[in-house]
Amino acid sequence: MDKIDSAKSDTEQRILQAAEEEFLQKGLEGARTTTIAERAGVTHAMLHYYFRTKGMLFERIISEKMQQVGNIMLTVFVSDDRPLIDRIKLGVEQHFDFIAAHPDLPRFVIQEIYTHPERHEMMRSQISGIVDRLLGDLQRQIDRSAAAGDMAWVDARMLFLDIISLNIFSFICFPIIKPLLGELTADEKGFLEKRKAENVAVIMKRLKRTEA
Amino acid sequence: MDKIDSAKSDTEQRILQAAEEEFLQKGLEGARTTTIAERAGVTHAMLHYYFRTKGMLFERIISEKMQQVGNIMLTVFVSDDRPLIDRIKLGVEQHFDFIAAHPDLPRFVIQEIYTHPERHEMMRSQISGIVDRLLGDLQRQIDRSAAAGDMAWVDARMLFLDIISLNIFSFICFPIIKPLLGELTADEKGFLEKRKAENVAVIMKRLKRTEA
DNA sequence: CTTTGTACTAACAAAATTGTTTAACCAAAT
DNA sequence: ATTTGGTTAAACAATTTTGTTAGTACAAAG
Repeated sequence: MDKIDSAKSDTEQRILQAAEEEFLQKGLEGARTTTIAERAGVTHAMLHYYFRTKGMLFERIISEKMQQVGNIMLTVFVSDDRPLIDRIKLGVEQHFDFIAAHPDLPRFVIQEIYTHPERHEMMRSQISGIVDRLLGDLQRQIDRSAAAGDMAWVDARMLFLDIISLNIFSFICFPIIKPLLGELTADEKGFLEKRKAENVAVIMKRLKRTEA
Repeated sequence: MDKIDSAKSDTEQRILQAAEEEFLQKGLEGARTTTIAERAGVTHAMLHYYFRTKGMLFERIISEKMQQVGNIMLTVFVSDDRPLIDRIKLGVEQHFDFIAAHPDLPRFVIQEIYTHPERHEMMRSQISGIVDRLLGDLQRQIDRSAAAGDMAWVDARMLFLDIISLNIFSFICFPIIKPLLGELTADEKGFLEKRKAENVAVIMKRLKRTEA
């Protein structure tokens, strides 16, 4: 009653913000609580006061991010009444935009799951069900469209992998390719537009039925 | 003259081996020198005796791995006298196989470059030249083949990104997708074969010229 | 047989990092 | 005014992790 939830004690918010940046950049063990505190402009005792331990602070961040990634993966699918091909195209574009808005989320989550596999079982079982259902639906729709001769048949799971690979990987390896493709990547905004178009083109061609 | 290079003092080798595993798994800051020593079956003083500091040991590993990744990226290109399309297809397959043989190399290098961008300038300038030349060659060949009506025109750099995205990302996110696609990924060997075929199919369709 | 240098161990020291405590401050409620 | 409780700073303590040192063993060279 007496707690002002809307402000959430500024300090707490600033620590969370700084922690997010620091953890995304350097990972759990690379991040330093003192650095997070500095970045937030508070003493590092404050960090422990609010979040007890580094580990607990990390939990706060990672679980939020995990959910975001769950959402990102599912953005591939849109439910709508347009033709399947159009919906897939839209899904690819939306998925790309979503990731462009959170460019280093995938790397962070991948790294975390790789280094601490044991944690995150619950997460997996949660999204596992959703993904199962969505992939099942998609496959049935593909089967129908392919049978009607509107597109080539494809394993929905492979298509799913194609899409997330194309959309995510450019961002993951951007620090590496940027200097290699200087000219192309110099105008970052322009590059992203071109890249999105290329990904859509690749997927659309993948779904084109082969002429007899 | 008096040093037996062939054996390289077993201990030293074992430390290097253990360090590679530990660093690949946990990254520079996640790895513990004591753990590396244990894993190698030596006292941890030995680690410092041979490699002075954790940082120097890490250098040894990372620079070796960076070169490997340079090679991996270049495997896309084969120089040969067959038609361009065939060469690209072969390149995709070889690239896939190369990565399948070093499945967690890309993630490691990407993470390292992301968290410590300042180091590795020299690396970049080195491979930058090679990539430039190869992409230039490839583009000219594509221009020719496309003009001759043998394939669709495509920006060589985008094609390059398509290929490495498809080939690498499956491995990077394997820990995540494995439980999601249980049935498909259960037989790991079979999955890899299917995935390679899918990647080749995607790229081949990408290069197919669109009917008028 | 002594010297010399490398490989090695165990204990120790130093540094870095996380976590705690004490006490002060301030606003609101009693 | 006084108490109460959340917030803060500064100093300190504990732990973890890295790095060093002093000394032993042993093999090869002189």
